[in-house]
Amino acid sequence: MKRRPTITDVAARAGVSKSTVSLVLQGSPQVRAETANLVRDAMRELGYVYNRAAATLRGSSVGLVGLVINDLRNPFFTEFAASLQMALAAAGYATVISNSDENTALQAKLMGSMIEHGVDAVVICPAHGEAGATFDPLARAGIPTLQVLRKMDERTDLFPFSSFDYAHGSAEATRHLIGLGTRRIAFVGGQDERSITQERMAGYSAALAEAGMEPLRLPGRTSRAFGLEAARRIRAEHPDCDAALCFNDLVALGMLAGLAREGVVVGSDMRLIGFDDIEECALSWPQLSSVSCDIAVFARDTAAALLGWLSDGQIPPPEQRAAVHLVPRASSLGN
Amino acid sequence: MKRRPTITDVAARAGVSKSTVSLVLQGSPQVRAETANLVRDAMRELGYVYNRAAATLRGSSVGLVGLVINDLRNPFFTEFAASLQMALAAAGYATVISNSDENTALQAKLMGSMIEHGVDAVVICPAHGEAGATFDPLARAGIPTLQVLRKMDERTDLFPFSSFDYAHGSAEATRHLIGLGTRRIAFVGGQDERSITQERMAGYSAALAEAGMEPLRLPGRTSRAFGLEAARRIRAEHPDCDAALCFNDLVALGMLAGLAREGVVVGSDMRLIGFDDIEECALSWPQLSSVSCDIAVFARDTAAALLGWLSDGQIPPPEQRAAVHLVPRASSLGN
DNA sequence: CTGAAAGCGCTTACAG
DNA sequence: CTGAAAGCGCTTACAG
Repeated sequence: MKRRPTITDVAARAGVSKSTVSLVLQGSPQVRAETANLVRDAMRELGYVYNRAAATLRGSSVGLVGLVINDLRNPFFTEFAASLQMALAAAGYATVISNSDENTALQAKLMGSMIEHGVDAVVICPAHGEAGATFDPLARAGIPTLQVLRKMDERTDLFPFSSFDYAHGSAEATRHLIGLGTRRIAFVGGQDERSITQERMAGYSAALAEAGMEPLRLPGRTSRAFGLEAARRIRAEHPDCDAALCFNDLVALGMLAGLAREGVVVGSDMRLIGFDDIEECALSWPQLSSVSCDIAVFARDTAAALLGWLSDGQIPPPEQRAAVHLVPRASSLGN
Repeated sequence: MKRRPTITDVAARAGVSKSTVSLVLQGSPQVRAETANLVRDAMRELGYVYNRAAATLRGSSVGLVGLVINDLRNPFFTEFAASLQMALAAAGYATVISNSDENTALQAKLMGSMIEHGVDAVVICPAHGEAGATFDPLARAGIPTLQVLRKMDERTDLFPFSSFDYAHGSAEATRHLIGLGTRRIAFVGGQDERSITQERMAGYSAALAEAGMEPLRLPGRTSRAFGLEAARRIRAEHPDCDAALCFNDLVALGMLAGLAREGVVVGSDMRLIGFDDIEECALSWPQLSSVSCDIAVFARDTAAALLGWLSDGQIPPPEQRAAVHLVPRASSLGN
């Protein structure tokens, strides 16, 4: 394989100095259009490829944003990753992605690698648990970092946090179920010690208290498999339960399958609401009511906030909450 | 923010030359253990971070692998991306990901950005359509590149291709349905002009021909939404149809919902089989039979092949097919 | 509007 | 086992 051509080769071919080539590369207006075209022709003829490593070394940015996700297999996060990546690509940034798989040690290692690569910024939905080994190096390196969907480091001045207004959403969903005449509403899925569960339960608890009703809690993983199992347990152990608000859509969709297996008619015998409103909610049978968190819009807003920080030094506010709203469908309304 | 410490700073602090520091960084055995420890202490004290851009410029590799996926929102590809990323991370490579969204122009642009970043290798599941603008620059730059799951560039000596043995899988699935006594088996979803559809249909057509049966074809997108719609159409237009093999699980899961809506009992009135065997197949109701393509194993094999190419120059064979097998469940077997 | 020169932080022969 | 020196391909003041 031949050596890749450099700006020196391009300069020689175009009959200018390499500074001029560099200026053309930057799109500087101080090069005559005619000259610039000469340079661009030379680049094309030589198959020139910009060498970012060299540019980076000299002081410019790498053009890389690191994205660390705790569970890349969850469609909610996948949608976030895909939308964020596309918004950043439109602004000229490539996205380095990694899945911490809810493992803080792995997460710290992955973050170390990203810092070595010189990422310009980081977006992280952190794994639960010890956060220092991941965040301290970011603070030391002064890398703009956004915490999304989960706050694991309290230094929100350094690592601004944004998420959805979950408490509002669960209150709205719970009031909706109460308004339909349900008597015993369960909250299914999620680990009680996690802040996101607490937020999603807060509105539920408040709405029940308003109505003088007792909560019914089935904690568990946030997966389809748990929902399937929860459907069985709830029928066996709580026959009076006539509605469920689920931690997320995966749990609710698992319950939907589990209740079908039990011969329970969802929407009348049991009313069901999920959380996140992933695409599948409108495509299940019956269609699943859900608290809509528009993750694609959230991802674009996150990209915009990050780009503002990178280009204009606009540090985002320490904590932001995006609005959510209930999308009622057949699983709670009935047919 | 203070300037990041460099090997010169580390060298000064440790009282050695910067060559020595560099050798320690490489883990060279020619530095005395004692000296190496001195250097490592200095690094820790200064909070030294390795600068890859500088190392790259001098000739070593960037430690970056590019991954380009045509549809990152499909759980099958998500699983592939997550597994591949984790296998590469274990070998010290970071993964730059991007979603071409089935758009060849975008794909070419993204690939250009990856080449600029100096990726050491590329794994691509290419978008359908014109491939030259994406692959030619890779050939020119001599970047090891693997085509997976779809072959869009015929130069498999340059861009080795690996996928699953789809034809075998669809033949097995079709024979299974015939063995259960079904009379009219549809193949639902997928665009006829795409090679992957042709492969998945090949075994179906062959098995039907063996049995002297007529094919029934409903082409369409490869999404839940199409499956939902196909269920309605198939009942309205082909009341004699008593089985369906679907292009993938998403279509089959959409059909599952659609058939439930139509009041059709899946597993007896209509037997259904998906393709890919994503996790959800075992969690739906009824459970979905599917042709299992173990994408996590495939991803790890892909990572191994790529790492072999990068480290030992082992070019993978031009075309490889991983075995698949039918996982029969209630949607075809009945209860 | 364009050119000559220094320097970014490493790695790598080459001496010693 | 360790040090001095050159050079990777760019960008950026600084002259002209």
